Amino acid sequence: MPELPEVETTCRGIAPHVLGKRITEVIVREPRLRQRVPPTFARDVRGRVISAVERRAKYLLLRTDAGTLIIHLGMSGSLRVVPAHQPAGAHDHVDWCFENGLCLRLRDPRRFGLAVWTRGDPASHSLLRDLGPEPLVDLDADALFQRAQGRKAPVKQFIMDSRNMVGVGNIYASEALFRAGIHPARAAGRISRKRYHRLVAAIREVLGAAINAGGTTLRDFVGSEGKPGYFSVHLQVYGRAGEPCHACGTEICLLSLGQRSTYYCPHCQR
DNA sequence: CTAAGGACCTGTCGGC
DNA sequence: TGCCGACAGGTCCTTA
Repeated sequence: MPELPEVETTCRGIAPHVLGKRITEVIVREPRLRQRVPPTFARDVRGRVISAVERRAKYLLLRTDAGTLIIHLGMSGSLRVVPAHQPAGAHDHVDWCFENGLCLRLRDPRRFGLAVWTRGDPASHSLLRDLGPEPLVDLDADALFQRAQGRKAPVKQFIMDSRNMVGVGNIYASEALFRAGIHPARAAGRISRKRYHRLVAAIREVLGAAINAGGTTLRDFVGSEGKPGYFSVHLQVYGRAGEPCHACGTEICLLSLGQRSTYYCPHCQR
């Protein structure tokens, strides 16, 4: 999926097309997503008017007069606004159709994404309830440092755990740790308060830069307008094993943490 | 409570 | 060319 910058880009990309629109029809071609789309889904959502489009962590929230649509893009999901008559592709699982002949179309080959309807406050929904602070809004370095005390898990896994903070995926975890000069395997509890401040700053910088650039394109992300590519934040370490560090020339190393590929410079990161 | 591992899916790529 | 394993941006669940 989409890491947080891609979700934010999707949020901004679809908002002008769906805000204020009434959903006239919901088509579920494949309900078997990460959470099964229930039979009641179309009936609940049909007829609702979208009043706000927001992002919380990597979830998109489409608020309406009667409830909220919670959408997650998983590893391979994308949302596009297309003419409703455009033939659906192999992995176009859900359409939300509007009166103007356009529809919001969810595509997700791996089906790790989801689409859920909730009547209550989405913040208290089980999917969102236990999420930590937003890196660009709430995240506090002192609080993160406090939370890390006694933790032996690698800091990379600590910052990727959404209960500690949201929005840091596998690419930007490696990138932020490089920029902060912290070795990804270092125990979260063995990092100074000062270095947590540096780490939080690095996370904000790298996510902010990626959002500004419009999302990093790797593999199958497709923008909300359906344009395949856009930009590139210069990745310093991710995917660069064996290549020279841009700062010192040492070969970038690859290791596995929590069964995820992790890239780092053994000279710059301690 | 924390930490570690597997599970969920399909597509793509590199090697033989 | 074709097959086969490894790997891919995320979460959630179970086990210790």
